[in-house]
Amino acid sequence: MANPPTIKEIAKRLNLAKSTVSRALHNHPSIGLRTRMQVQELAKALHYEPNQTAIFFQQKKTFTIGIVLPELSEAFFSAAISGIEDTANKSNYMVLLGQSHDDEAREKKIVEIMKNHRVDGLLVSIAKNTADYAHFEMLGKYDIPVVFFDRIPNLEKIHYVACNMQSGTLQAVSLLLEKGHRVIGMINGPEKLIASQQRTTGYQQAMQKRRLKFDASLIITSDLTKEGTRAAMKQLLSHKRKVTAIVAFNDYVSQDAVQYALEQQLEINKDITFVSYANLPLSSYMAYPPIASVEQYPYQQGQKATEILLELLSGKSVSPTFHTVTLDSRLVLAPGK
Amino acid sequence: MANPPTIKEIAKRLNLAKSTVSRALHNHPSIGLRTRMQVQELAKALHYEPNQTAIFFQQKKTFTIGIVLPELSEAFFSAAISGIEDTANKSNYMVLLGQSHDDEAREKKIVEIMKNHRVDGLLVSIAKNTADYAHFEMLGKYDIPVVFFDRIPNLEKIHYVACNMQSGTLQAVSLLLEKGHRVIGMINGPEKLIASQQRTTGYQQAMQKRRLKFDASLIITSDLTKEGTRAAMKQLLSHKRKVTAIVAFNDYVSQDAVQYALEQQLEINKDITFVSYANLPLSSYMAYPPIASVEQYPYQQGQKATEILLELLSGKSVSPTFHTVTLDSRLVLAPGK
DNA sequence: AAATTTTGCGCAACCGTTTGCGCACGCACT
DNA sequence: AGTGCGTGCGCAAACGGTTGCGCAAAATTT
Repeated sequence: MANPPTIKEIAKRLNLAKSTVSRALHNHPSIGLRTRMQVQELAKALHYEPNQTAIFFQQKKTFTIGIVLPELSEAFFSAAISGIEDTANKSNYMVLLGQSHDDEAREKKIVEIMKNHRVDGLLVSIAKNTADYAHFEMLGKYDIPVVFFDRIPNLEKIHYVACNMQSGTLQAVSLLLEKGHRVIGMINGPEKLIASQQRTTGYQQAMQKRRLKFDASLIITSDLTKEGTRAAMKQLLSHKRKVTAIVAFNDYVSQDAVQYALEQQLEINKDITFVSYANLPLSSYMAYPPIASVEQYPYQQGQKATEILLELLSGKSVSPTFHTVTLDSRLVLAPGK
Repeated sequence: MANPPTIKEIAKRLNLAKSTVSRALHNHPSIGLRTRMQVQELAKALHYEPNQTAIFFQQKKTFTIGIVLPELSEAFFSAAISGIEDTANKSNYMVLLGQSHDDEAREKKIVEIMKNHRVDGLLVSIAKNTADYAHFEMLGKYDIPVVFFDRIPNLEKIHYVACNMQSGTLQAVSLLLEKGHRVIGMINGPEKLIASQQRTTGYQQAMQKRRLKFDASLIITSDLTKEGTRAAMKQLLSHKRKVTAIVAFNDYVSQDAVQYALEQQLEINKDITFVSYANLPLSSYMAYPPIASVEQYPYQQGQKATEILLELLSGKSVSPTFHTVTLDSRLVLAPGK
């Protein structure tokens, strides 16, 4: 149909007022059973479908939530999206997508566009070098709630769900210590990422538990690019103490680090052992998988974040309490280790 | 702001008509320079942002395209989405997401919701057991163009971009033949998938080229589940001729098949060799990667499909020609093979 | 039979923006 | 001075629905 049937159309055919038709379709009690039936039958016959854009406009609600994240093709995020989409769909919400490519400017632009599209709420995992959060804080003015997940900004008064890397890191380093490693390097992310801080803390705790002294020079901060990883590896391998194990920031970093180690004629799992964080659920597919991996539950994070957002959207009262969910990360041994 | 500024607001403050303000903001020539400036300044001062939902409603256009595909967390699709989102964003389109989980009913529902949300167009990769295409054909009535990608329905008169598996399969089987394999098994997908037919054809062509006779019993149709793969493997390994190489439908199937082979005490790349199709760009990460993999260019497919859709959306004339783009698949050797 | 309540429906405004049309004014041209 | 035209702006309808309010007829009460 070039002209899909409207309420007005139905009203005209039945000699009723638009309002009556509208109410009849909604089973409003003040409409007689007779006319209600007539309306509904005609509506069915004409294949009437309410024009959602009109409703969105009128109700100031779009039943759409926006997702902003760094990179769709990273396995971690695609798993998260899957969780988000699944739970959003259960409540008949749709999901609008945007990737920042870890670029703050793009992130800002996407948020802006999403705001203009009048999404009801936002789910965000911030770009790794986003330093200014004004574009998110601005959303408060528009009553657009935001729930951050995984990569969360260092702010008070936000909703978020994240995975605490501390526990997993503690377990990871402990495992390495048990296996006899004493000089354990760590390739960490930018310091302003909470997740980086948690990794450091977890590392320290593990050492402390064993009453071993903590050597800060074993933790290298990297920008997580391939070059950054290689630089970090170079630094670690030339450390005055002989590094026999490395905790990599994630599986991508691990992959790059392994490659570098191989180039240096090191034998994996003999000269040097890796532990990593499972950004990809597929670490079982890797050629030189880390001996263990810290699971971060991307699907569950997405799911939980969405649930929180949906609750915020349904709740009329703007309660001043902030939802902060922290899943514990957990070390998972590689199969057969 | 509970009440974001509107055109009416600006008009009131400047003692102008709404229409004048609207035109001024759009630099309509029939508005004097003086007032145009005044309006634009005040708009900036008030942080005026047009209400997109109103515009969508009025213009019957949402600058949104819907994506419907089986599984977000499959690497192939997330790469495709990435391509879609990138090119859509360049034209200021947003992307609405829905996954069918390979379930026809869900697929129908998603399409329905997207139609109601008045997406301007749709990008679809169909669920693997979708047999009825009525929900897509219906979109024609609503002037919602659809471009299929990768998993395309067996229909005439559709727009699509897909990767022809034939060329890649031909190359793959040829490679195996060169390496001396003579009994080559194939785990194929449902016969009604075009991609399955292409694989069969490619296989046959490779044999024909070498003047070898084609043994249809070496091609097993599977539903691509893990169980299906195992059943297929069982059948192949008990074939009266000794199968020394297998062409797996994709990397997931390959993975399951490798696992089964290992359980049967077979040595990979010695007793049996695998070739696969790269649904995951990450096959380099795999523990027992196939010796070669047919590349399907997910990002490019997504990109191209989006370009076609955007062109359809911009073109006023509903040209009766259908865009059908077929990329050639290409065999890629595993690193070091 | 009159007064009151209930039932069933219509009127009109509203959400924010765009756009066809008309109108008044000033200017230039005969 | 009369005609004509371009310039700059306002009026109002339209997009498709929802909703507060009012009003008549029917049903109930006294």
